Amino acid sequence: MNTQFKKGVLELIVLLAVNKKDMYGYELVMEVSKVVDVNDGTIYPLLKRLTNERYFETYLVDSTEGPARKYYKITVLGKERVEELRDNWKVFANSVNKFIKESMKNE
Amino acid sequence: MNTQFKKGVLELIVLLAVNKKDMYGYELVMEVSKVVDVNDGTIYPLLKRLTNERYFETYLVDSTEGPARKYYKITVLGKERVEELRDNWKVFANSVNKFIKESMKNE
DNA sequence: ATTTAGTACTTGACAATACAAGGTAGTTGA
DNA sequence: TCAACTACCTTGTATTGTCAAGTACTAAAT
Repeated sequence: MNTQFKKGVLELIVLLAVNKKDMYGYELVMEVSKVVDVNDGTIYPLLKRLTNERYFETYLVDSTEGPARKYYKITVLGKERVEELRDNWKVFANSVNKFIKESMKNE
Repeated sequence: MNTQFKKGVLELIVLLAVNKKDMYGYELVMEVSKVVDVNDGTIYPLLKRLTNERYFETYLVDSTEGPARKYYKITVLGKERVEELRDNWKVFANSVNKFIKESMKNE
């Protein structure tokens, strides 16, 4: 899988997932992996950054299957960010697709 | 415009443009700018890399409007790379779009 | 003749993101 | 008790793109 395409999109995917429901880190790694190949060492720093930027709040919940789970909950600011990024993505993906179509006309 | 989305896609766009017809650097900057905001200092190093990787060959043509133009021409290897990247992009964009749709179901 | 505008390209310092590899620590079941 | 799984986190590195600055060439305006 192309590493470079992922840049920036991971943030959107993580925001979308947490926007839907509160999730803990490990769970997110599993969820996001369904969409794009991703390393857990990529997700955790990203979660930290998004929390620092006030898009997420966190709380701990004890688990019977290992260490306590740190849950991430989206904030109002986070919801705004989701909207923004989602719109950006749509515009971006559309213009790339358009360019691909154009470039295939005389092929 | 989101900087990060660009990563990796710029390569595809440049390859697509040159695949369609031979182009010189400055011309490419103008062409690519139609799709994504991009600095000329981003394009030239990219062209150099793609040439080093044997996706492009170059030749010079005198110009009446300034210094000689360095034209980029796609190679067989480059054509393969276009196909590959284009397919990768489609798969990637589709799975992201799918995830966006899924995540909006219960919103 | 000199300046200005536009074309064409290069270089180097910098920022952001992702990966690989490693570490810590709790719980369960053989 | 110890392997396997869950859960979390950090560090070093590579890649890619950004930005600022600079070089250099030509044509047209002054």
